[in-house]
Amino acid sequence: MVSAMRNASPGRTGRPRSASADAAILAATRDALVELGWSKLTMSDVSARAGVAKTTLYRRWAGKSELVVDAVAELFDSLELPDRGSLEADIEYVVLRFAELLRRPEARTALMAVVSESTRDEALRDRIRSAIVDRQKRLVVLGRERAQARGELPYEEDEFLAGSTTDLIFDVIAGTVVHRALVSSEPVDELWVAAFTALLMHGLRGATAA
Amino acid sequence: MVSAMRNASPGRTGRPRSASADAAILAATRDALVELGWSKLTMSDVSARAGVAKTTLYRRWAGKSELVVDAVAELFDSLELPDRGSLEADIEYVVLRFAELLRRPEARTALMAVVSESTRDEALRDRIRSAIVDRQKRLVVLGRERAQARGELPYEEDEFLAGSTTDLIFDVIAGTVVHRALVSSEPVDELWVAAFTALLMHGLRGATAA
Amino acid sequence: MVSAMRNASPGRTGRPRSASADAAILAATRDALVELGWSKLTMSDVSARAGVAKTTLYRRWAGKSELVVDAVAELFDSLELPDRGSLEADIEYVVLRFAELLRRPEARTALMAVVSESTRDEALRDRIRSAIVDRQKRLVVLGRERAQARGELPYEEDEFLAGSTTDLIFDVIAGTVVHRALVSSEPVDELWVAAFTALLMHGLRGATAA
Amino acid sequence: MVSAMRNASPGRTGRPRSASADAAILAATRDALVELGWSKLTMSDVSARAGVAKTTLYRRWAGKSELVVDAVAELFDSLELPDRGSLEADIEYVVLRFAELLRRPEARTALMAVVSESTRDEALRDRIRSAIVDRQKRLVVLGRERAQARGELPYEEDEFLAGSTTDLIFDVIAGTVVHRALVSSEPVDELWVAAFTALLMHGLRGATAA
DNA sequence: GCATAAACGAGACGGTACGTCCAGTCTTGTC
DNA sequence: GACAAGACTGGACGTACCGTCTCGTTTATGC
Repeated sequence: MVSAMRNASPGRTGRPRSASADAAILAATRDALVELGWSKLTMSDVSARAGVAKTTLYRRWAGKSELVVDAVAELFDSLELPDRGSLEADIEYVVLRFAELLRRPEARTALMAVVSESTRDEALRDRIRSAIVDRQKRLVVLGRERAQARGELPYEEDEFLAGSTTDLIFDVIAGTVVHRALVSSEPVDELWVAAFTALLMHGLRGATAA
Repeated sequence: MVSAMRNASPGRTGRPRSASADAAILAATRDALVELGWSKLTMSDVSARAGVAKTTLYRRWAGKSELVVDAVAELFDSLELPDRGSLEADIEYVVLRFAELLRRPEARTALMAVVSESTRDEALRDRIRSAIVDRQKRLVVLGRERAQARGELPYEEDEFLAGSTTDLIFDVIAGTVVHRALVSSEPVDELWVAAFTALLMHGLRGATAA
Repeated sequence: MVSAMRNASPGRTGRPRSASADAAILAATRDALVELGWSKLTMSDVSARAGVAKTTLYRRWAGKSELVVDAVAELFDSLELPDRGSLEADIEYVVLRFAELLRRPEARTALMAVVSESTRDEALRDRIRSAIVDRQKRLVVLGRERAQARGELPYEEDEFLAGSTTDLIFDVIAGTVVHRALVSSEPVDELWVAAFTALLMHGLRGATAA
Repeated sequence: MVSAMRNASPGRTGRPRSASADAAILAATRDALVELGWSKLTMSDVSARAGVAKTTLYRRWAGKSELVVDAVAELFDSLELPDRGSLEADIEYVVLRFAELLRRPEARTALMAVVSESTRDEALRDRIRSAIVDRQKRLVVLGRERAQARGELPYEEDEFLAGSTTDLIFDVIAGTVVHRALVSSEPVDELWVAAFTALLMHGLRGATAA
């Protein structure tokens, strides 16, 4: 649970927070995002859908942005990286799954909106990083380890360099796919994925060889 | 001027639209974006800053999103690609200039916000594509032509393939830099740019060799 | 019109305030008072009944209290004092009419409520005085002049003394009737009015004789 | 104690109600009335001031109005009527004491507010009558008995008539003073009290003579 | 040069959502 | 079973913008 620590022992007295409310609110938020999009989503509407009072929302989240980050973070957690046999296949698989996720209206509209809001809000930026960015880097790390085990990529001794490379690859993959899908508004189909993966594979092999 | 045709001869009689108002409004919009960010920018505020009535805004733009697209599109037009002697140097240069642009608060906040809005608005998506995306692809085309002239890259006979590659490179560069800067919230410094450019160069050489 | 000066020439530009809205709002306020009473009357409800936006209410009145004072002030203006032939008959008549007015739920609930609010609000106190108290003193002044013309009461030379007496009689009549009707919650019937008038007549004759 | 019977033997098991809580709550209510006035007084605030949970308040009073009636009733009980030697002096004394009481903010704001609320609430009307009105009539009865003993007023054989007269005098005195102080917002000073008492004395003498 | 007609500023309009506050109830664990 | 604590539903608050509208005023052109 993304926001687990928010519920942890706020003291000991008083009525405890409803455990079921959190899940209902996040689900309602995703539903509302699908139907209304970010800009027409309202806290009132979410509270009504979740069968919860508006005060309950504000008691748990500071505002629309924070709520939506948590709501969509769960979506991104659904991404998996099964072993497809080769690094190339692994990359193609995860890019397609990610593109699929970005076709979901709640993900499309929410992701860019919260990033936009975060440009003026340090706390929100941290929340995005911890709830979304850092959590999904696991896919890059996992893919890399598998490729190293297969002998497709060399082991990197320098820990800092390894981290930098992980970050770079993550930004290249996630950024390129998001830009293709949301900014350029072009389809992320198998043809394009193959071309992108080829470019990336050459880049990786060339860079690690050097 | 992005919206030039909107002013063209609407008939013959009546008071013509103020030519100076457009520029004043777009400048006021950028100022307001810097100070307030996207979500707190209001049409009333822009009209007040521009010394113009609210009706005048709505007579020329359908809403906040359309106005902001035009306002920031001008920013992106300022990107240039002087010849730095090699493809590698050209890429490093443009990436650094682009990152610089993304450090400007009006660009940061506006770009992601209008992309988010565009997920539910076909017309806005088209406007972004024509006012921003397509206009900046010129940089990729120019860089490629120079590299081909230098012999760094082969000529591509197939026109469709050439277009696809241009699009791909554009998404990789723009997407990766935006993701690094705005989503991951990490600095786009010379070290990172060198690593990214190296990856991209290897990718390009490998892909075009195949 | 109680609030006439509020509408007077606020400048010259801009859309003028709707003239009909004022009347509709005051009527809606009285309706809501009848149905809901003071404490359950809400600005939202009034705006809905009047077919007017909430902002329009707040543009014209500072709050519930101010609105209600204006709304009920019109009720009190309906009190008249026809010549019943003698001071005694005039007093009995106006007391019965006043009691009748206080049986109307909008008057009962509103009068005491705004007086209560006014205990912490100098501006509201002034508004009550100018919109209700001072306007109804006319009845006392008129009754007194008629009684003097009939020879039932002597002319008072001293202007200050005349004013003081007017105020005193007004407070005695209005206060006693209000207290009987709203605090003691006893009926103001003909029997009681006769007894009260007798007391007051003796008081007046005795006091003016001295 | 106004609400004494509410605490009597609620059964036999369980923790008994705190005896000190009642007094603390009523005192806290009066404090809050002084600081905040009726409309801004909240049950939460009272409970916090009294160091008591909100549930404890609701266990003992049905709502704000009931609580406030009990809280201010105690104030009115403080009125006394020492023998000043003559009916006139007794009246002047009690009127001045009453006016003094009405200068206290908790009395001013609460009295009118609960009366206003009572216009739509039969039970509250009864509570006001029994807790405030009927208890203070004792002053009129006592003053009358003393005046009769002194020979200033005749004995009234008819018991019903005596009651009516008590009620009338009570409404005249209380109503006039309240109206002067709270509605007309004019000072109840010695000059005014003398004029009012003179009027009342003439009224009483004339009426009882007839 | 005078009428026509559109664009202009000002600001009121009906709506809608905001985030806060309070009412009154309910659910804990403690006394 | 009363108590302190505090989360709960529900709903009004007063504010802020939205995008539209209605004014009176200004500024081009075309007769």
